[in-house]
Amino acid sequence: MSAQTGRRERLRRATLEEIHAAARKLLVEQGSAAVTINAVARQVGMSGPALYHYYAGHDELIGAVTAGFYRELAATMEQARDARVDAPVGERLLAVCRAMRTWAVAHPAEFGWIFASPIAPPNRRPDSMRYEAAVRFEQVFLDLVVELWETRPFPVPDPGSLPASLREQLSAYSATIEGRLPLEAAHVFLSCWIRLYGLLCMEVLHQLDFAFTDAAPLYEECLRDLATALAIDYPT
Amino acid sequence: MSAQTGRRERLRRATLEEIHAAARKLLVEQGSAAVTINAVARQVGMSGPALYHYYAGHDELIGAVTAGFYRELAATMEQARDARVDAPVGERLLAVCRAMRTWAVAHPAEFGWIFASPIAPPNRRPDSMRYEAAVRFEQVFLDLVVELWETRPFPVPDPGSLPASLREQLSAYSATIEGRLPLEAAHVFLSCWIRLYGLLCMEVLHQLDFAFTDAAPLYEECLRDLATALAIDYPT
DNA sequence: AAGTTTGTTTAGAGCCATTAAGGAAACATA
DNA sequence: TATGTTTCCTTAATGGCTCTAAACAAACTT
Repeated sequence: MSAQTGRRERLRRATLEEIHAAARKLLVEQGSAAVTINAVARQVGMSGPALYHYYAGHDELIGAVTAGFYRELAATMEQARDARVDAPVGERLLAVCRAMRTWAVAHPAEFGWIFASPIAPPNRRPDSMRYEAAVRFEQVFLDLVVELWETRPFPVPDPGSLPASLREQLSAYSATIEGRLPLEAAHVFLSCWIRLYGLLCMEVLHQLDFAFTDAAPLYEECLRDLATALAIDYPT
Repeated sequence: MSAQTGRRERLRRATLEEIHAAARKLLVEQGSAAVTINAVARQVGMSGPALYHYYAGHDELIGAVTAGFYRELAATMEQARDARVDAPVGERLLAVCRAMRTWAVAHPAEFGWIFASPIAPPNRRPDSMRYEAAVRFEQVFLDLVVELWETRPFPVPDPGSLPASLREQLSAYSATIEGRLPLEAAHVFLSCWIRLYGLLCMEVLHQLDFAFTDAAPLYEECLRDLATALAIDYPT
């Protein structure tokens, strides 16, 4: 447990980082399919099966790397938020949204894995590192919207006007976030999130190429709508 | 060229259909990764390399199958449209939107390939069958919106209020659809399309699972917004 | 000093994609 | 009808991939 174990630990960590870096390099330079256990091992200077001492298999490796991307994105967003600790919530929220797109556009391959991992659906188990990382990522947004809700509540629909099925789901979600937002506010939050994140995914996954070469103004427009929905200032 | 060649042609077509069916079966039952040339060939009763007489390689096979999915989806939507030839445009438009979701939800694996093919980005070449099929798919929407625009124009933003970059892109798009929609109308059309299609993609690709178990009410709500934006009746 | 854990290697089974070489049937034509 | 061509298919073979097994050495523990 002392210096000696610490050394091993340190070495292991270093190797893990090397592995992640190699996998990322392969992903960025040669695409998803190039990220094979063998290729990564070769890149690191190990021979094939050695990698199984770090990850149980191909899927786990990819899951871990993807989780790393999530963490990097979340960190970038947190940084954008913390760079303006004293600014009004609305301003921080917009900064975080912009930081998200900036990262995604700068790292399309990585963002592609975040949105649609090349591995099978059983990947969605709520126990995986990946799931955890995704939660942290969404958390950044949620926290800001909660803060906004508590300090400067935004307009919400009458819960009675929502279909029963939607109300039930929102109520369940409100519970999973420990009631930090009541269901009406959760609805507004989720609607905004879906529009923004959905737009970004479409852009990065080339679903807008048929009409747009640069989706930046679309994103800004979406942010303006979001600002309106959340009753925050959108500097003109 | 007569009956004899016709026979060969017929056989070839039948084999192609068998191949597509086998690939689809593998996709649906065992996921993307199970759709390999060998597995498909085995399923059809041929041995491996025989398939190269039908497709130049794995990518081309997957591209062709994906194009088939696009065609099926487009046909479903066209059918929904034509089932109500005499109904007002708005009603037909809503029917088409609902038919799109119904198909996507019933065939999530297939829709997954439509949105994010498991093959490399060079897949996006505008010459591929896939691209062509995608165009036809979007066309169904576009046609209806054009009809709506010509018979009962919806409100549009002042072009002067749009950022220059956006205006240029919209103008280019307006040109690619042969000016059937002026750029302001194209903007409204594309915004609606992005919201609706984006929401559907997020649902089918499990990006909403963290909060929703059934996205149907969200979709309906989106349709209501869309109806508002396009100034069509949304039956209450 | 002996035993255990950890990191690694090679060997190998069983997939997969793809190419090459060859055979047999269907078709076209002389 | 006989001959040549096209089409469809097979087997063989190469090389890559995942993953398991067996073996070995170094590092750590006691």
